[in-house]
Amino acid sequence: MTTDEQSLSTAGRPLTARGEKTRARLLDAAEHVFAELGYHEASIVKITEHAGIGLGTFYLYFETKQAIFEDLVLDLNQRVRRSMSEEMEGATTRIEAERAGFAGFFRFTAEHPALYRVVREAEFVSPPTLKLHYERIVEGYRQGLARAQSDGDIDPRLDPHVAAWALMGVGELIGMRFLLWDRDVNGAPAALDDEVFDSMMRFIDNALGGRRTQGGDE
Amino acid sequence: MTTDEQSLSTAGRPLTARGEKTRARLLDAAEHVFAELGYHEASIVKITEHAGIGLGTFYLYFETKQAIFEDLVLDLNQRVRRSMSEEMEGATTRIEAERAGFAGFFRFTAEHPALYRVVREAEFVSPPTLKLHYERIVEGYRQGLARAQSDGDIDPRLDPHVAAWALMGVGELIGMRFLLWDRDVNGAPAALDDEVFDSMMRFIDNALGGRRTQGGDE
DNA sequence: AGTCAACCTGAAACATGATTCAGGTTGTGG
DNA sequence: CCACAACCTGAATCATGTTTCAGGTTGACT
Repeated sequence: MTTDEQSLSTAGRPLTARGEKTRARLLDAAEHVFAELGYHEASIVKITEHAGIGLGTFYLYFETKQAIFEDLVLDLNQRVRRSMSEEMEGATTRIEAERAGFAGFFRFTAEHPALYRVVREAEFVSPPTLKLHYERIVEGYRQGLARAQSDGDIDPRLDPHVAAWALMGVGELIGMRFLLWDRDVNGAPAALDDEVFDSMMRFIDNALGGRRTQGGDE
Repeated sequence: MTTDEQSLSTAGRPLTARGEKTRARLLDAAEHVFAELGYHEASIVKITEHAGIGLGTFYLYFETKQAIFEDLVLDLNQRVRRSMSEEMEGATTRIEAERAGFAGFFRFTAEHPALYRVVREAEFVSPPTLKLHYERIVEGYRQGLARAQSDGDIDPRLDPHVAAWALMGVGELIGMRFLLWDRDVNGAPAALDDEVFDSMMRFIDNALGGRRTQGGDE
């Protein structure tokens, strides 16, 4: 359930139950520390302290600070995607699916606001890992859009690949502005305001070009 | 022409012609060094070396490493916006303006790919500066969209503020994926592929909901 | 009730780099 | 051609933090 796509670093060592647990502790601590302080302010000492583990132990499980960061990003990637696909399960039309997918994305972001930050920081800490993250999300999207297109569910003139990236962009900045920034003021978990969500969905609904109006091309 | 909005750091000191020149040299060097290495890999020594100036001199012009970074982001912000509004000048309809604005944005990004990176890194180095950057861009957008709305040029049901952020997101991720990543392979200046651009504009055109089809509300 | 992997530990080695400071240089106005 | 701002300099000071290492601890198995 976890050993699937990972395969990026994770020093290979036997790992008995005890070891497994320690490793998990470290990853969990890293999540909190990186999220709160950012990559460069975070230190191995802080991570091991948070995990309640000796400093030296860290290097039994991860080669470097960067290695644990990369593992963390991949872990988060799986979790967001799960959150999205869970929400999308029942959807029948593409627009329904889209609405559900975004709801899942925002739910995850609202629940783990700081984690969003970790992912974005990957752009500077480990670009290849960030690419992986984005590409895995986009790929699902692209397929969904292509299928919707052959079902006549959305505008056939759109390029699914381009549209998928455009949708990611919308989600990313709307999430950043209306979930994370607004949240900073108080401390509430705060879901995305309904009006904002609806307005965004109208934008997207338009963009994908619903069923009707497939008339001429100018 | 430059002293307008700046006002964020820039230690206040007399500054004769000679000093002015040195300061400009430092900012220019910072641009190159930050762009190439990122904030944390960049060092004051590297910046002063690139500028051909003594290490200590740096601190006569900037309080800290962070201060020069912030000045740089604000400077870039002005330049992108100029690039966008230059391009938008002749446009009559909102869609035309949109197309031109994006063209300007991508032109700037293509010409200064590394600078894009500096701006995005501001999210981690100086969040308030990043907010300023985004908000200055969005504000122009929002006004344009609101005006277009009262002219009946775009879907009246959209919230201009939300739509503006959505558009920013589209530009940001499309630029990142199709300009910066594709570019990395070879080294060409490479403008955004026409097909990609057109496809993105179709998406946006749809999203803003052109003149026709203003029918019912469900 | 001993043995041996596997696991854990934190002080110290090493590296890096921002910032300061005591003292030099430049060039302009008189 | 003197004097004094304004300007410049880079070695030394501090601070921080990753990574290593020599030596303990634990617990499953016999």
